[in-house]
Amino acid sequence: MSSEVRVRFAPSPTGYLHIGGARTALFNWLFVRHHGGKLVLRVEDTDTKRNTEEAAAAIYQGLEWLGINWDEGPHVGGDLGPYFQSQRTDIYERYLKKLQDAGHIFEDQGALRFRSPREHVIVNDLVCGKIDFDLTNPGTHPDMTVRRPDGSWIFHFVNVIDDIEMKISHVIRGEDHLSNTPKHIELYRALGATPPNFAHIPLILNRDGSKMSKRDEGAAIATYIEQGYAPEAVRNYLCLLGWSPKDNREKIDIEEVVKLFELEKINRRNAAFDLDKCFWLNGQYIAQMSLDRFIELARPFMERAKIDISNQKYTRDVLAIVKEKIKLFKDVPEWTNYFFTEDYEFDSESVKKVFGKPEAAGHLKALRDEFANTDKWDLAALESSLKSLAQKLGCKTGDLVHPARVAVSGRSVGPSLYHMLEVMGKERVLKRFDRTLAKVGSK
RNA sequence: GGCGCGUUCGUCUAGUGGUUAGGACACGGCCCUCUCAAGGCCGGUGCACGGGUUCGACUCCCGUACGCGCUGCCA
Repeated sequence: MSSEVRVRFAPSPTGYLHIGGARTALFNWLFVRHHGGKLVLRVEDTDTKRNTEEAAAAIYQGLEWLGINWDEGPHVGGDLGPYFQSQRTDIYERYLKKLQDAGHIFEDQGALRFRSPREHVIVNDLVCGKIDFDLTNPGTHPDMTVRRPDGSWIFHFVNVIDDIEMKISHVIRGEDHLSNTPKHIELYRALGATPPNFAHIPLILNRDGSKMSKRDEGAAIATYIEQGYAPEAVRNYLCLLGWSPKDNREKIDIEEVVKLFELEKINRRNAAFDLDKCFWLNGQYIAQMSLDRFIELARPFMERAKIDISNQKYTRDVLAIVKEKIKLFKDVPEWTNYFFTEDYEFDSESVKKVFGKPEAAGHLKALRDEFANTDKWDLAALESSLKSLAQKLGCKTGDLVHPARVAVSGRSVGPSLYHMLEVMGKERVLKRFDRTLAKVGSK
């Protein structure tokens, strides 16, 4: 059927995947998955001077990371390719000929231009509503160039032709194209083609309302990958920029979004990107994700930090107790490295703070002796023996906990002490206690 | 300048003529606590402005201001 829903994401590989582009791709994806159609990825590489393969790779990588898969395009092929504009010259020539034969094209200093019919054009936008554009004045709406003197093609022309050729039913793109749309519609008409449905989505701005550009914090998807955000969290956040489930939910499964997503529910106003909220949502995802998923996302960061994770059981136990502390996966090595080596660093501030107290070393020694005599090495046993020792010594549990924490990890911040001790095991803990006592003086 | 779009807490948003204008992030305070977080509770801040329409406007209309976009042989 020709009523099939077909949408496209058409990036230009001139930089990296921008957060705004990713959101546009995501909205196309949500729409097409909701309707069971096809998403086409088309690479608009007509500007050969500015296009790079690395940029294209970054786009694929960013989309894949976000879980935005495409049905036709690079890597997957399709019947209506090629999916690179640089390879579609024959098609553009054919369409140009068609326009020339019908008398729509004239030459101007070597460039080819399309002669506007000079009428009103109504754009019926699925997000913005019905808009009447008056194109009758050549002074304010000049005839658009379709081909440069050097033979390269102009975006407006090839974009429309590809959308016709690729049978695109819905053009979902940034609002920066809204004012271009009547020009595009003129082209569709001159070619005898029915224009697709249009949906122009609001732009993403900085917190201060300025346009987000490449240098702004959080603008590139690559940053989120490097920082170790959970992709599902970033995707969730992006869904909420200009769209909402209308019921106050913030964390919402992507399947649910697909089910509820409608273009008509997209806001018309530009949205400011709030990295704080994205960060918070990411924390929510990490806190609530399964341990298996957590390990999956943490592993590459540990490998990169050269942490020996060959002992799977131990690694799993370690990650289980730091999971609730992690906000960004890039912080995993920092939170776990001392579990995997006896050569961990002692933070001088922490040592000073804790062992600066004259009684601290004695407390640690007492705890060492207490633990040496406990056979049962689990959470409950460790906690009760530590607490009863504190009572016996007439000190606060903190007076034992803090020295123990520094001894065993080299720092004053970390997961619950009892959990750390349990995971590390008796032998390792006693060894670390002894080594620390030797260092700070056991008396 | 012209044309287009927009305007609810600092930010993301709910709200479609009658609400104490709701939620979330961020922020402040308190509680919890072995550290750091998390969590719980409490708190402040908002309908850009001016005219209409109406018994009644955040909600509808007009204007102004402000913001953003387009106005390229960038995409």
